[in-house]
Amino acid sequence: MKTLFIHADFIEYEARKKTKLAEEISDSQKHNRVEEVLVAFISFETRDEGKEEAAAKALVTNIEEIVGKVEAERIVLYPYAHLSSSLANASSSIKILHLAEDILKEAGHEVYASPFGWYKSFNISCKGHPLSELSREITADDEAAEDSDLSDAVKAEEKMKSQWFVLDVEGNEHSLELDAKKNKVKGYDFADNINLKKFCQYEMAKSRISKQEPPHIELMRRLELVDYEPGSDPGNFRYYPKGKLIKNLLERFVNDEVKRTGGMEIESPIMYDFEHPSLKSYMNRFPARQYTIQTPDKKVFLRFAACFGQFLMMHDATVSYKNLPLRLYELSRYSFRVEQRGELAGLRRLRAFTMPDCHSFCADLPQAKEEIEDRFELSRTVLNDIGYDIPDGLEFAIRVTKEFYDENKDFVMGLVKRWNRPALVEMWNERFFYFVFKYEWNFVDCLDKASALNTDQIDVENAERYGITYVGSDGEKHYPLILHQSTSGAIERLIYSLLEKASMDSQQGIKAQLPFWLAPTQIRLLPVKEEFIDECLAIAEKLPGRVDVDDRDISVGKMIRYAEKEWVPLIIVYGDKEKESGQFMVRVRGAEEIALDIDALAVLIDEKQGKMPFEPLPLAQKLSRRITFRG
RNA sequence: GCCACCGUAGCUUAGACCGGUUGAGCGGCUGAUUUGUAAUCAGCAGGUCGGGAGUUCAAAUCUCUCCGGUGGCUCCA
Repeated sequence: MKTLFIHADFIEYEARKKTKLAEEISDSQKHNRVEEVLVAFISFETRDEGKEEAAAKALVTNIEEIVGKVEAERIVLYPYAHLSSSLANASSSIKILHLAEDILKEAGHEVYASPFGWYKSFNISCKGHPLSELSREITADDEAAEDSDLSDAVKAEEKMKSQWFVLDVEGNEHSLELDAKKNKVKGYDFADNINLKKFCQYEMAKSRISKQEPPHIELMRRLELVDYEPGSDPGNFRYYPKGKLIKNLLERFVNDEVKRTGGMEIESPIMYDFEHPSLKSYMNRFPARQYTIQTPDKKVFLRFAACFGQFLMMHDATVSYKNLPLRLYELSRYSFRVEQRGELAGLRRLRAFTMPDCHSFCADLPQAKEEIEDRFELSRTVLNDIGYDIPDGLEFAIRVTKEFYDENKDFVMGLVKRWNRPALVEMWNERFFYFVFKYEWNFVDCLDKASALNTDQIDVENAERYGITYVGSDGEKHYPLILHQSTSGAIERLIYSLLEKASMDSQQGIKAQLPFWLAPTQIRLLPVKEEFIDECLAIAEKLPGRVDVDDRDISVGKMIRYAEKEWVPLIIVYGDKEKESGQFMVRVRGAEEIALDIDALAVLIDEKQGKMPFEPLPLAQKLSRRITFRG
């Protein structure tokens, strides 16, 4: 069926005249006025015939979800033939209509069904907020036709029940549930934690309403950072010079930090043999959508994480308990996952992404816990230095088996205390995944969608699968616990979240910008006249940072406009006044203009750059020499 | 993968419902102007209307299909 939902202040309708298909109604049903209402205009279609019950249920599911979102008090079901050209017969339609009405009534909603098969006049007052109008196509789920190709693992996962609660800093568990209206999470007072609420809803609620495209997509293209590549496969992007610079800097910073804190960087192949015994067992355990490639001799798959190479390496290594814990690290460029088409979302979810993947091999659980705490602090430093507010800018999630939680509650609480804000906990009765415990820090974007940045997991399964052992003090071989951490999350995802953050700022009237160390141009000099171009170039030589010069024959106003549109953090107009006084009026993005001489300016630049990695300008220093990659 | 929507110049877009020579702004180029804090003026070039097939005397427009994108579902080891 096709539906149109209107969230209205009121709807008023009157049945005027019967059509051939009209249902019998009493006079009192002919006219009605309902206020604070969600009106569902519905066209029942031929494909709903014979599946009336399922269709009614599907309709109810959609209605309840939307009612929950828009907080409507009442519901009107309004049969409306004009949304479809293949209408169901009248008896089917009437049956679905009243079945849905009954189900909604039983669930405690105030529901009205307007008469079927009558010409009706109506008056409606649409509220006009973003979710107040939406259309949906609803299909009756044919439950018998469930996909039988699903592996047992996927089926088991479906059966696995999650228990959700908020664990606060005092150690109280606030059990969460979705209420009847589906999209509302109850059980915790989120008053001071709007983002935690959004995150919980995102994680627990099955569906959501959003019509917009995420803002980072327009930004990544307009700023000439990253773009789609229609000549590749979906989710494989092209990076323009400015985007490549940002990606390089982020990669370098994460690499440096992981290595500085004991991670041994290695490199492993991106493709692997399906027939290798360890890999075969792993692939069966976690049926994934991977790229497959035919080599001249065999069929291989592209890695979806750096685990494979590191585990195969460790299988061959000789390790004593005295060497533990040890950290292997690779920045996998790329990891490949063939996400379904509809799951791809700009830089948030890709088919090829760059993942810092650091595995810690630990002798036992106490050692693993210490490692996790240590790496927790590493991630905090890394993300904080990159430019995130921690903990306020991210949401803490813990996923854990009941057994691990009960036996290690102090440890779990310890992490929540370190974070110093409440965490969302998802607890499973049985272990399904290879890990018994994992945590994530999630970024909540402009459209209330969450995605994980840092994550760390305790893997109790793969040491055995890959035959990774160490020799203990007892002279016997043992399987280590393996921790999987992505210190910062995928590099692409950092770019996504930095752009989304900038976009949120600009919605609140704060000028959008990237952290200074990532700004492709950090300082731009604008010569007032052509004769000052060479002097500007000379000044650029004396300054630290990425300095460029707008040497084009255009007005100063236009130069400023360009620089602002590029989010250049420091803009300086240079002409006679500056030459004489030696003082520059520096336009500082998002702050007051300040007067500085060249030495003070250099100090300011160094301060803003701090200890973060640096690379020179990714484009010609003279703007006249640059090409346009995109509009 | 399923459902819906979208694809016209490098970019933003008008034209599509109702078939009849694709029109503009920005950007680019050329020239004029020599300019002090968010768009100087004029001219020129730029289009397989995402690709292919079909219907038609005639297709950007209608139909089918493929590719690409967005949203929802599903998924996110």
